[in-house]
Amino acid sequence: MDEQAFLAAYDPRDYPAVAVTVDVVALTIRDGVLQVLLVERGEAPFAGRLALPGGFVGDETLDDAALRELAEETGLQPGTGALSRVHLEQLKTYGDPGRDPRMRVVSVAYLAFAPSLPDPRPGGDAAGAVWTPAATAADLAFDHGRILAEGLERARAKLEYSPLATAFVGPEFTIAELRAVYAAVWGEDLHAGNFHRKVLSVPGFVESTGTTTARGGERGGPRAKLYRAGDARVLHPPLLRPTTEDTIR
Amino acid sequence: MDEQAFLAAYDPRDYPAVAVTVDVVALTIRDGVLQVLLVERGEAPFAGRLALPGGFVGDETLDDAALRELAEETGLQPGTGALSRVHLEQLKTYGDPGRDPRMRVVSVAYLAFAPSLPDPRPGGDAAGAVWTPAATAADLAFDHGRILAEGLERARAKLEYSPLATAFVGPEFTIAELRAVYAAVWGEDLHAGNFHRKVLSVPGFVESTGTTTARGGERGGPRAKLYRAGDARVLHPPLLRPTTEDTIR
DNA sequence: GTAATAGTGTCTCTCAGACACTATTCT
DNA sequence: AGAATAGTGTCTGAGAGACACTATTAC
Repeated sequence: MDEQAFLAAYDPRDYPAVAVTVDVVALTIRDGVLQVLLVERGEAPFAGRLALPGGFVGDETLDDAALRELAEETGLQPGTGALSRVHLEQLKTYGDPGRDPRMRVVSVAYLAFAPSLPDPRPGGDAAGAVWTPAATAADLAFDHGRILAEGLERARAKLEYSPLATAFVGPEFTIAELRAVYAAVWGEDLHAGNFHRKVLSVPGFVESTGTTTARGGERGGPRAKLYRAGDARVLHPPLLRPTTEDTIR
Repeated sequence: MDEQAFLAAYDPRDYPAVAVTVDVVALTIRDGVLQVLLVERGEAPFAGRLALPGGFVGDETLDDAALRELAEETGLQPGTGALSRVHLEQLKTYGDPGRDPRMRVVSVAYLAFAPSLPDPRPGGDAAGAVWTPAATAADLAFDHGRILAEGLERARAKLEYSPLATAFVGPEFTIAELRAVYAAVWGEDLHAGNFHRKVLSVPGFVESTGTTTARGGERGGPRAKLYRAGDARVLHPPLLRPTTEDTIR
């Protein structure tokens, strides 16, 4: 049987119905706090509960589907403006039978790192979407609580060996802003002086713009130099988290 | 509409047909070489070409489906004997439209680390399966070449910060055997003395059995002490690869 | 002036890597 | 005996973290 004959005889209906969705763990930092985008479900199941934004995959790549969902729920134009700087990567796929009571749903979860985005417009499609502090998000629909937890852990780990912290800030940023990203994601303050020296010592992490902020900090201090993201894809050597000895085993 | 009414009105047929499969990048070390399990496809599309073992997901978790496929293709009993020591983890999900010419297929790829397994029996179900050096595997069906490449890179990275090298060796092993794993996966020889000291200095990586091998090496040398895997889930500090400065950017 | 912050200097401790060396075992 | 390997000792350089210090700016 050649390939054409095979295709003609092939009936997709022979296979059990499975739905494929994408869910997005979209993270940003607002007011110095790590926040995640959640939507309030209007329909059963889990009507009224908070959930990760997501939906069915259409005739598109999985990456495109995730980006589309993110655009829909934030009410922003995909690929332009604030959304063009979003870092999007696949997290993990969740497909336990029974995770959705309606039918077998296999969900490809994505992790998104975004600079501070505007609040979803109350009037738009994204009416039900809200940014919520990640630490206090609880009682999510489906298995989204677990997905969020694994997304957060991935985010924390990624900051160590990748330059993705820059995805949380604007195109130009100060070292202090970058440090605030690490502090928010890791939930720990970092020593300002050592952090400063370390960031500048990693090749390709940041590059100087030659300019400084227009004014100093709100409560004093000199003007800070501005940097933009460098061309490194991995940090070498990495910025390791303060050791959490007990989480090793 | 409450949840029960919703379920009753719900028709899976309303959604476009998508098939979900698992594909497994099963790695082992045989004769000091990193090898991957491949199957020869008997049917179109890509008849006669080599592919990763895999198949449709049934009424089971994704992890169970991957383990089942691995068991089927190796001809071994799942969960017993050699297969019980296999490390299995999700790699990434591939779902580009057109990656399978028959229909939309979303494939959840898994990565498996196995100690040296017996050759698949020529007479069994796994007739078409062969262990092939990973470096020379080429011209795979579908997008399996890309999946294999990403699996290999994940495996190389995992050895740095996880104790999974022990999944490639037997329950008791010498430091030299462990070093051979690293050398095979990274494709680089490692300094015996430094490797030895480093492995023993990482808490929880290996623990001594108090015994030694029955005899020395094939070409001389003292008897080596035997170790088993420790209880660490991450290596801290990690065993870093010899720096590959050019792959950073 | 006072407080806060940006950025740099310095010291110590740890660890990776290079190299050397001894002890043990096989052929 | 000769060769190969297991395991340890030692030195050096790089880097992380603690601490101190200066310079600059807001209020």
